[in-house]
Amino acid sequence: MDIDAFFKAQDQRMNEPEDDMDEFLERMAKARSSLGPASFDSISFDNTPSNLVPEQSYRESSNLSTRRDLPSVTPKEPTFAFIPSSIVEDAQPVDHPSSPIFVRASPPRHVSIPIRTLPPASIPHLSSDYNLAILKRKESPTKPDKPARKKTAIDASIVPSSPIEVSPEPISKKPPSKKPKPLSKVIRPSVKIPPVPLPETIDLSIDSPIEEPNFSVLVGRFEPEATSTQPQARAKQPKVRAEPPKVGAEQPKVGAEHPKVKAESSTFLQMQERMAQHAKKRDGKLPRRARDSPKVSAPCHGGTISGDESIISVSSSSRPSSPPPIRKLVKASAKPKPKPQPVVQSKPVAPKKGKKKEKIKMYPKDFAQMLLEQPPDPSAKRRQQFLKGMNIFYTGGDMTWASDATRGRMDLIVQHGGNLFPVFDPALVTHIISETSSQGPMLRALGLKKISEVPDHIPIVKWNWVVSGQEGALGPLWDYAAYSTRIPPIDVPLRSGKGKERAVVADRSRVSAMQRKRSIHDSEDEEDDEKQGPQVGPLPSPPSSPRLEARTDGPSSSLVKMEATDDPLAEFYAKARFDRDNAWSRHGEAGEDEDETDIDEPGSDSDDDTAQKPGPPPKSGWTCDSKEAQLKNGPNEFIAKKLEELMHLHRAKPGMDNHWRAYSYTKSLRPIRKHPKPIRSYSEARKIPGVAHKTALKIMEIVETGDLRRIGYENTADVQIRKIFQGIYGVGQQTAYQWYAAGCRSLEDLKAGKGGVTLTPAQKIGIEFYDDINDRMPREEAQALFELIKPIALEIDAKLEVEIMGSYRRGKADCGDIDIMITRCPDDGKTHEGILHYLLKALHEKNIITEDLALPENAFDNEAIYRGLCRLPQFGSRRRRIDFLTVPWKSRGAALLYYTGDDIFNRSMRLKANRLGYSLNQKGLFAGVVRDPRNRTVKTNTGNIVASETEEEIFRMLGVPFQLPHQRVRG
DNA sequence: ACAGCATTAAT
DNA sequence: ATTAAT
DNA sequence: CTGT
Repeated sequence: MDIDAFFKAQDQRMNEPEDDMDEFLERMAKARSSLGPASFDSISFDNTPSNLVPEQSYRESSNLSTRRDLPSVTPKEPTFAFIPSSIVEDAQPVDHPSSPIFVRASPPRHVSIPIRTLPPASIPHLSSDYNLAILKRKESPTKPDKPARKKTAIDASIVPSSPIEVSPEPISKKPPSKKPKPLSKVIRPSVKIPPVPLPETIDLSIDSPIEEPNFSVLVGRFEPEATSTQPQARAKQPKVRAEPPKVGAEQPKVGAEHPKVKAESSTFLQMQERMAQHAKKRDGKLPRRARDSPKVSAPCHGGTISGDESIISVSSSSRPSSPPPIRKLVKASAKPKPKPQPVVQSKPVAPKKGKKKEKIKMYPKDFAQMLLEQPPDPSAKRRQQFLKGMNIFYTGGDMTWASDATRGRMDLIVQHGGNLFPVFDPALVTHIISETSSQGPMLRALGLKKISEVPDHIPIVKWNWVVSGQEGALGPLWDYAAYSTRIPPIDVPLRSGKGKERAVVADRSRVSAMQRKRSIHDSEDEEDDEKQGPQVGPLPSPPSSPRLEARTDGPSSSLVKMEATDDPLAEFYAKARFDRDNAWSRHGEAGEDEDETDIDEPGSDSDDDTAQKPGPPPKSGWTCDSKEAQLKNGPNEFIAKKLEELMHLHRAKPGMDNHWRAYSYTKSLRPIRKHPKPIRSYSEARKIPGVAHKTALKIMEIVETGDLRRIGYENTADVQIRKIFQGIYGVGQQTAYQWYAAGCRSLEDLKAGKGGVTLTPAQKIGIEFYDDINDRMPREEAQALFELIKPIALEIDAKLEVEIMGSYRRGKADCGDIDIMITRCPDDGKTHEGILHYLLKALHEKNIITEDLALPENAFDNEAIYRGLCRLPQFGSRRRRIDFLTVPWKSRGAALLYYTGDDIFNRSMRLKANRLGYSLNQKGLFAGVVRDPRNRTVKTNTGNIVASETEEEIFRMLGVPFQLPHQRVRG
C-alpha cells in the first residue's frame, strides 16, 4: 500500500458518510502501517526525551510547531486527525507552567498531526471545542466483532498541550519565522467558530496514560451532547481545569448555537484539492538529490539545499548544531564509502506544502550532512553531552526521505555531543542507533548484506538507548539492543546505581576487548560453570570493582567466587544450602521435587494434570500444586531482591507493558529464589523458567556488578511520587497518575486540593493514616485484635464461626491487615444475617473500629464485606486495616481459601480451575461454566457449584494436593 | 504475533 | 464502566 | 517480559 492507497482509503471513507468509525480507523491504520513510519511524513513526532528538553520547554516546543509555516487551509467544519497509537505510548506527565492539567508527554511526544477532514457524521460527540478523543479500539483477534469495540470510548483525558492555536487570520499570513508569539488563542468550548482557519497540523501532547494498545485519536470539535457516551468524557473534564480565561470575551456560548457541522461536501472537495496538490508535488518535484555528491565529506550540499536553515522544519525544539570536532571527524574519515542507498523511488508522502518554508525532502544522509554543516547552536551547550565522543550512525525506519522523526533525532544526537555520521563507516562509527528492528531497512541503510557484517564492537541499539541518556546516564547497551541475536558488547558498566553522573565513553579499544570476551563467553556458555566463572568477570572491569578483580584473578572455584560477595561466609551458607537442597530433593520428596523445580507457570500443563488423579500431581507446574515452604534466603536472594525492586517500579507504572513486565518478574522470581546454587552464568540463568534473555542479562548484571542500573533509570521522581500516592488507600495507578498529572507532588498537595484534586472520604482517611495503613503490624497485634473482636462477635451470636484469615492465617510474622470471616451454620434455622451490622456498631462503640473505608452494601446481607480501620484500645496504638466478611455457610470453604490467599496462589488456583473447565471464586468451585468464546472472562452460564464448603474439597476437585495455609505462599 | 492474572465489590 | 483490592 |  502506498500513499495513494492511503488517501484512497480516506476517500472511500468520506464517501460513506455514516457508520462505523472504527472500521475506517482500522483501514487507515492498515494503510498507514503499510506505508511505514518514515514515509508517512505527515504524521511525525518528536520523541525528544523530556529530560533532554527540560521543563519549560513546553512553550518552546509548542512554538516549534507553530513556527512551521503551514499552508493555510481553511477547512470547513470539523477536521480530524487520527494518530497512530504508537506515538503516544509511554506518555508521561510533565508539569505545565500554567495549568496543571496540561501535561506534556514524556518523553514528550511532540505530535504534529495532520488534520484531515472526515465526515462529521462519523464522528460522534463533537463539540465546538477543539479537543481530543481517544477512540479505543480494543478489538483483539479473539473478539474481532464489532460489539467488542465500542466506539463509545471517548476519553477526554488527552488534552492538547499546546492549546490549539488559531489565529484570526489565515495562518498563511502569519509571519513565518516569527518567534511564535505565544499561543494566540485558545479555542475553548465556546469560541464561536466561524469557519476558523485551522492549521494544517497542530501540536499537542498526550497527558494521560493510555493502556489501549490500539486506539486512535481524534482531533476535533466536540459537540456537547448529552449522549450516554459523553458523560465519561465530561466527567473527566472537571478535573481538567480550564486554563485561565485568556480567551475572555471569546468565550461566550457554546453548543447549540454553534454551527452544526456539515459541509461535508466542501470538506471533501477541499480534501481532494489537497490531495491533488500532493500528487502534483509528488510527480513534478522529485526531490533533487544530493545523492550524486561524491563524498560525504564534501560540504557540497549547498546546491542541493535550496534555502537556508529555515527550510528545515525539524520538529525538535532547537536548531541543529554540531560541535566542530565532528565535522572534522567526518571529513577526515570521509572515505569513499559510496554505498548509495538503494533508495526505492518511494513516493514521498504527504509532502508539506507550505509556501514559505517548504520542507525539502532529503535523504537521511543529506540531512545529517546538513546538520553537520550548520553552525553550532549555542543552546546546545545546555544539553548534556552524553553522546560525546561517540561516532554515531543513525538510521530511521528506511532509507527514503528523512522524516521529521529522523531529523529530530539526528538533531538530538548532534546536540548531545554525538558525532553524527551521514554514512556508515565501519572503521569509525562506534554506535549504530536505529529506529527499526527489521533487518531489511537496516541493512539497506548500512549498505551491508548481513547484519553480521557489522563489526562486533559496534553496538546496534535502538533509539531508546539515547533516550535513556536523558535519565542521567545511558543505559546498558545490551538492554537496548536492536537485535536480540546480536547482543551488543557490554558497555562500560557504571558502577552501581550512583554511576548516573558518569557518561559512557566509547573507548573503542576497550569496547572491542570486551566484545572479544563477550564472544568467548557466549560461545562457551554451555560449558561447565566452574570454568565459566572467571570469564564472566573480566568483562568491563573498570578498576573500581574489587569483586570483579577477585574473580578475574584466575581460575577460581565457585566458592572463591562466592567469596566475592558481601558476606564472607556466603559460600558456606550457600554450600550448606546447596547440600541440603540436593539431599532434600534426592531423598525426601523426590516426587515433589519434580514439582518444585519446574515452572510455576500454569498455562504449561493442563495435560497430565487432568489425566492424573492419584497422588501428588506429577509434573504439573501450577503454582498452586507445589507446596512451598521457605524459599527465602536462597543463594540468589540478592538477585531476587533487585529484580523484585525493579518489578515494583514497573508495577507502579501505568500501561499494559509495565503490567506484564511486572507480572513476568513475578513469575521468574520464585524459580530464581528456588534455584539451589548461585547463578553464575548467563546460560545458567536462562535455564531458569521464566527467565529469558532480558532477565538473564539483568541477572548477570547483578551478579557482576552487584547492581542493576535499570532500577535507577526506572526509579524516576514521578514514579516515586506516584508510588507514594498509590500508598493511599483507594488510590491506584490511574488515580495516582491523574493526580500527578494534575500537578500534585506530595500528600500535602493532595490535601490542599491542588490541581482540582478531590479526595474521596476513603482517600482522606487513607492520607490521614498513611503511615499506619502502610505499615505492617506484628502478628501478635493482629492476634490481640482478633481475640478482642471475636468475643464481641460471639456475644451477639454464640454460634458464629469467626475466623481470621489473610496473612495471619498463612502464619506470617507480620500482617498487613486483619481479615475476619464470619459465617454461621444455618442448621438451627438462623443465619448470621445482620450480624455484621451489630458487630460493627459494637466495635465502633468500643472504639476498636475507628474509621470506615468501605461499608457493605447491605450489612444485613449474609454476604457482605466491610473494610475499615481499627486499633487496640490502648494508648498509642496505631490504626490497622481490618476487613470483615460474612459468607454463607455453604461458601465458607471457598471463602476461606480465597481470603487466605496469597493472591498468587489464588490466581493460580483459579487459572487451573479455568483450564479444567471450572470456575473458582470465593463462593465456590463451579463446573460446566460456559464462557463467551469472544471473551473468556464472560460467563454465559454460571455453571453448577461442585465444591465450596471446605477447602479440602476444592483442592481435591482441582487435583491440587492440599496445602496448609502457610504453604500457600507464592508471592 | 500474541496471550498471559481472575474475580469481585465498591465507586 | 472503571478502579481498587484480594 | 516470557513463552508459545
